[in-house]
Amino acid sequence: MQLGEGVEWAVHACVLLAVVPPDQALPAARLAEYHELPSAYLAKQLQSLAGAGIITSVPGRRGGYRLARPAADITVLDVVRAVEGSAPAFRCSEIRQRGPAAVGPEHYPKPCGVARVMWAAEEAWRSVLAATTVHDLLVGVTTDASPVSIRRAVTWMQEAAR
Amino acid sequence: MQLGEGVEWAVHACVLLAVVPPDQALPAARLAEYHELPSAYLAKQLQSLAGAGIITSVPGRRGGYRLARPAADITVLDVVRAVEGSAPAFRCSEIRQRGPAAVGPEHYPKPCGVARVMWAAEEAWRSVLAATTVHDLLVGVTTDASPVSIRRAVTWMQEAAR
DNA sequence: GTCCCTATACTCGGATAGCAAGTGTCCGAGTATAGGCGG
DNA sequence: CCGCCTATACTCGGACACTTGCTATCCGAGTATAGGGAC
Repeated sequence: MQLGEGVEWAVHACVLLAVVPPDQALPAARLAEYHELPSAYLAKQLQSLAGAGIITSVPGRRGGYRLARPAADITVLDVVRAVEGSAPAFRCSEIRQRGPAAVGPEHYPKPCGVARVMWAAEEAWRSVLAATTVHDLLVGVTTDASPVSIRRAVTWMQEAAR
Repeated sequence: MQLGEGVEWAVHACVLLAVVPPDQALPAARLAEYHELPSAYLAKQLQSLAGAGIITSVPGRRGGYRLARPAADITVLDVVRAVEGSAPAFRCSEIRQRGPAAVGPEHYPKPCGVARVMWAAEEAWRSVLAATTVHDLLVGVTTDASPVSIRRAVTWMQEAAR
């Protein structure tokens, strides 16, 4: 099991977008530049986020991306599901209904016990991700990061808005 | 994010092995036959289980596989980690340490906040999987399955042991 | 000085290659068994 | 009748192709802006 690399990028991008003034927009190229990421591929993740309604794209010359709603209303789960898809990680193929011991489908009223455990685990996973918002992450970054790094970030952002 | 198909097979195989008498062994071909699975590929998963010490392989003519320890001591997490690997699903590439706002590595004492959330979610996922054992699954199957299906399974197992 | 028009440059969006990991399969090494042989 | 030896057949184990999905990239469509010109 392995999450795509783009998940990390998308979450960080949302955190960075959370500090952009609401009347501005940050182009994808600037976002990629801030994290030293390949801009062409990051654009793919941003498109997924825009399609999910998490960020909105502003076309035109001074365009770019901005958050579609307050950062406190965007959970990490929202971002992960937008990028990675909302399909469950465990796919039950109902192999218990095959083979020499199989009987008619009407004899399996409850889902497979294996699948129930797997899905419960995924539910717990989602629950933790849904408990943290982009705003929470932003607060954590501002308290953890060194003052020098924050100053550089502010300077860079003023440059980018120019 | 997607789990491999083999996880489902491996768990079901362990449940089936849990009902094999301790002085016998079930060949991989029989296991595959019971679930109508490609035997050659199932063998791969069984080898992973054997390598992790969950099941033991008995070579020779009347050989096969059997559980290495009581079913109550084998958690679903054990099986999943054996087949899927124990690497974390989320890989943090520390992109916060790159870009124009980056400072020296000594200024990042705590792990990245994004990674902390992701790892906490995975920990919750593992916790649920570790709370269920193969024995629990076997009990669930025997109570849920229809009597007809159980009778057929017993008959088939007697045939296989012949 | 103000308004409008046009050309521009910059933005996103989807369509397009490359690659790694998962999926599926095969044949060879090793061993307990079954049968035959000798005592 | 009993023990030993050999040949066998069956088992696992690792090495080998193929396919799907992730990774990475590009160029075209669309739009707000900036500048220039007319009034």
